[in-house]
Amino acid sequence: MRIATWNVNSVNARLPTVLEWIQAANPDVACFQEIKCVDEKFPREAFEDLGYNVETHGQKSYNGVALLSKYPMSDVRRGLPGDDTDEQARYLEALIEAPRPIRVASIYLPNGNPLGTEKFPYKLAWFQRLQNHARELLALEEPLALCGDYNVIPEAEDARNPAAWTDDALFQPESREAFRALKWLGLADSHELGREPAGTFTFWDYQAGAWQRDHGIRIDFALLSPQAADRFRAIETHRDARDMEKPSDHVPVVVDLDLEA
DNA sequence: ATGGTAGACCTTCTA
Repeated sequence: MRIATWNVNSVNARLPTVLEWIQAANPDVACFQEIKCVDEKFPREAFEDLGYNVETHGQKSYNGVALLSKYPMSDVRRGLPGDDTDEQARYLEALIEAPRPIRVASIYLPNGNPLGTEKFPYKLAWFQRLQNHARELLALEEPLALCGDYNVIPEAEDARNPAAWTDDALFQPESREAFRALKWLGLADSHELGREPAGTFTFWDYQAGAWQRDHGIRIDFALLSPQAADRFRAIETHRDARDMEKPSDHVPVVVDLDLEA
């Protein structure tokens, strides 16, 4: 079972690149973030032609998440529970009906910048809701993968230049604490399971030559329940995707699980 | 050096 997560930064602006990548990587499940379109404008047929079932939770212009799966999906949940007034499309979850099923979520956590605005408390409140929901999912004691762009730099080694992020919402103590609290519910970070080296980044800003200077950060994660972590086989961070034609500012993270074991 | 780039889309907001 190969599960990929990728913030594509507009699926329509980048469709040829996304299609080229997904055919080469051939994941069974793909979690996309920042599709930046409503459900009706998601290029569903292009992925169906490659053998994927498609679920989307989109919105106009901003945010939006999708799940692609070669297996049927059920139990689809659109939106994170806990606040009926939240209109931002950042959470999509489904049960992947493989021979050994696994529940997978595509997550786009709020960025939270700039500090001093309502955006940062929104981020922290969203994180708390995610923690509450993750607690309920973990109680099911089944294979589970919470994948996506968490918009958090957990540790200094997850940034090439940590000092540059001191005043950024992604590196605030409150953001990092919320990420740790989520993990400490009993989730394993695939990056740690795979012993990827420090400097394995997933995002480089388009500005100021960040990619050319390798001024990256690691903010995209695949967090696994114990029942999934037991079956972890490998992780691959697709750094090369940052050099593709019209690249996203994020690169895909791909996790292989041996669900037959 | 408070810049720089990218996407949606109407003019500025988000990242």
